[in-house]
Amino acid sequence: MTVKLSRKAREGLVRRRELLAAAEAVFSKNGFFKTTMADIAEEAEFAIGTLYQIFKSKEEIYLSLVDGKVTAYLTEVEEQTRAAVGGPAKIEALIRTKLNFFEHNRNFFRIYVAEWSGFEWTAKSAFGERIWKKLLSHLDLIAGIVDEGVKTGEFKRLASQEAAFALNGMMNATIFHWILGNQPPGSLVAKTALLKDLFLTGIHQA
Amino acid sequence: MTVKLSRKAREGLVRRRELLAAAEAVFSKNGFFKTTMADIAEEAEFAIGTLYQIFKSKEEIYLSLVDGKVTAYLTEVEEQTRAAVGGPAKIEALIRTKLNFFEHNRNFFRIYVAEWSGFEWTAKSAFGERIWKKLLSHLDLIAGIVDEGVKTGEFKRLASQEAAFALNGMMNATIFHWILGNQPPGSLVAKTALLKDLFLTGIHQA
DNA sequence: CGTGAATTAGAATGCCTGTTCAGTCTAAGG
DNA sequence: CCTTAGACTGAACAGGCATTCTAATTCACG
Repeated sequence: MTVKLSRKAREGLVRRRELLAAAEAVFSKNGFFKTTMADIAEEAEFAIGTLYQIFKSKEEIYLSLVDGKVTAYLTEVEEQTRAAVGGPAKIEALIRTKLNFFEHNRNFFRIYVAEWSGFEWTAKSAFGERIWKKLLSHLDLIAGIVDEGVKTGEFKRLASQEAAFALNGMMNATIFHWILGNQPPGSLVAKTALLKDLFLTGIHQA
Repeated sequence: MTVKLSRKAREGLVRRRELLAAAEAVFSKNGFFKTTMADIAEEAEFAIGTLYQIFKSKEEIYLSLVDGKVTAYLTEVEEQTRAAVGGPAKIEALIRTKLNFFEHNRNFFRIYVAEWSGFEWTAKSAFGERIWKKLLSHLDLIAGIVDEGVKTGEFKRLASQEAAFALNGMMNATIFHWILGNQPPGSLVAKTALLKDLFLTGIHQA
């Protein structure tokens, strides 16, 4: 049985979602520091005062946004890689899912990268710390896939952590490139095969 | 014949260098926005007013710092890759030079990444634009190496731009990982072989 | 309709920080 | 031992912005 929410509660959730969508648009364009509460309010078509009814600070809006998106992303990746069977297939699922996610969340990518670079929140609040841990756990997942492949003999014997970082870097760079070039929708996921091939067999002529 | 600088001019250059070193320390710790002129002044042991004698704004300090470092880095990479002969050797030279540079410039890496992510200077000044162009030209250099290898048959026929981005991403991620883990000096360049191997032949068991 | 509780709006507040500037110090030249 | 040009200093200034506050508005309910 789903919990029945009061109309009030439902409206509250809608407002929250709308606010976060607006915040994403503004933060991804200007970054955390150059975005003002007035910008967010205008984009969301709320008054400034209303923002403070929904979140208690600018920081909380930002972190809430990042946490929600990152969690959605990680969940998707986790599901897809778990479903795939065998090292190469898991790698492919990982790449495809990541490319697909950011193809549909272009704006968010900038925020994601900023979060990775750790520049926005050097002094991490407890909340920021939680997001950081999630991002790191994602790398463990990748390393786990590589590790398993090494054990089954599908992959070379190599440092799985290093490989995981490298793959993650490759993917990020590719997404970045795609966004910079303002490529058409659909064309990012299409790079899955290229990346998979590169990661599995390198560029050297056999 | 080298130009003879007056004592004044020489002292001026020293002050400038000292200021930039202090700025690097502070900016790399807290990022552009959370760093105040007071922070820089304290670190440099100058009064705030003195900073404005050497540079005309906070932005100019930052950009000057980044431009100097990026230029030094690019010059080094350019020289080393030019000296190496053959695709694989050029790739190795590129990787080794990059790892070596950031091994000796840990602090700067954060600034470099932030600059790449484009988050700090979304609305680019003419000066910021110049740095951005330099970073992009670096990618062309990498792509050029790959391209050449493709032509000589050393490398597979593949999109050289994509490969260049992927390699760059791999390297960045590796450096990032190394810095995060607070690894001992010397151990970053040591990863050259691993990265070269990964990029050339992938992780798949032959 | 009338009432008051909840919600909204955006003006006002106060802090923070980049930049300036008026005074102080230093030292080279006479 | 002056003089004075230039370097240095940090307190004061001004603008910007997160947050708060209260008057105006809406809305549920009788």
